[in-house]
Amino acid sequence: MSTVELTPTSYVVLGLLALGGPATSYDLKQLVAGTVGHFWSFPHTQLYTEPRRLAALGLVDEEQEEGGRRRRTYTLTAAGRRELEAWLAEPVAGELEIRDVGLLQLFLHTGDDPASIARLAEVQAEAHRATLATYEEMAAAAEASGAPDTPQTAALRLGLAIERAYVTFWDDLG
Amino acid sequence: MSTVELTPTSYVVLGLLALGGPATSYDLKQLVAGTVGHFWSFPHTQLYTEPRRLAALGLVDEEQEEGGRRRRTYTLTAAGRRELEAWLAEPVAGELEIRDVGLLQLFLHTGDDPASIARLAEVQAEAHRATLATYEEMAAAAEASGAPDTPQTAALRLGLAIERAYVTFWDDLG
DNA sequence: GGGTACATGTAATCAGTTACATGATTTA
DNA sequence: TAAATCATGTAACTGATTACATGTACCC
Repeated sequence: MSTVELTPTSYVVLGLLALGGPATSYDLKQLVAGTVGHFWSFPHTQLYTEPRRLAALGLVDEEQEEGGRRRRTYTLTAAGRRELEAWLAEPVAGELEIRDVGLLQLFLHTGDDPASIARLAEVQAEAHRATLATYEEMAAAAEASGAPDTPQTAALRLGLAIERAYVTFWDDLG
Repeated sequence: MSTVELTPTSYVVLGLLALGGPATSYDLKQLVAGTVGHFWSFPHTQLYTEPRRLAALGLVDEEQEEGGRRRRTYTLTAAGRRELEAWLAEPVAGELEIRDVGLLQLFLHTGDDPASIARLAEVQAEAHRATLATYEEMAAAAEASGAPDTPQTAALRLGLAIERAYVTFWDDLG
């Protein structure tokens, strides 16, 4: 039974520690940038404050080095792992939110400014093409490595599908 | 030149007032629920506080009725319309954020719990099928009405494409 | 050895959320 | 006319963001 109240951010931290082992805040920042950050990002400062909150809750261990940068390394505790696994075991119903300013801009247009919409479509198509290219590289690298399929590569496939839909959409609109 | 600092929420309010004319907070809540709320939602309280902030900035007019519920009706001012149009005219580069807890749960799984992933896939596929059905109804209704294509119906097409990608993805995974 | 980029954090602020509360309308 | 639901809001809280600041390592 889990009583503590955790946010998605908390689970990202717990999950990354579970997947990648002990890490400093900076390590987490790097990890996030290359993985979840592609679809669920947050500023680096949260990766400094959130682990400390989790440490206070006993879900991670915090160990600070003595000399040099005195950086803190975080390790998942047994309690933290339990908390994470309990959350993962129970599918959350939460609705999908697409925080896409470009889509919002499209939506809030009246129909009487086609030029503005065309400009928007062009910018967006380009941006999504770039993202798509990144994902395709990531997928190619994963495939080339010969590693087996993982939840993370599965998630990447969804990213690819979505970005392809986006590129098609904005291209058609432009 | 626009110096005031507005959030996406601000533009949703300004935009809905531009699209639908004067409205009370409750009207806005209804509007949001049927439109932008599908991909960019927020609690109703923000639709009470945000218009008042915008009124203080002179971007909307606030008029309170005397008797009964003393509800406030908001109207876009000329300044508000300028601010909105300036924002719409300049495509924002902002990255896409997909706040999807289901995807996050998938991503944070280790590879060694296929049953948990299958359960997640089932729940998610069902949820997205429901959303897809809603969108399809909306699209059918729009088509049946014979109204011309608008930015809003275009946005709906993107929603459809994304939801289809989602259903396919979770079905394949399950 | 001076500059630049990397790395690591603190502090203040605020938008957004949650919790609460009450008045008005409808319906059984 | 009581109950349920719709409508309208306020207040408190806090997670997340912004702004700031400084130390460390590398490289020219």
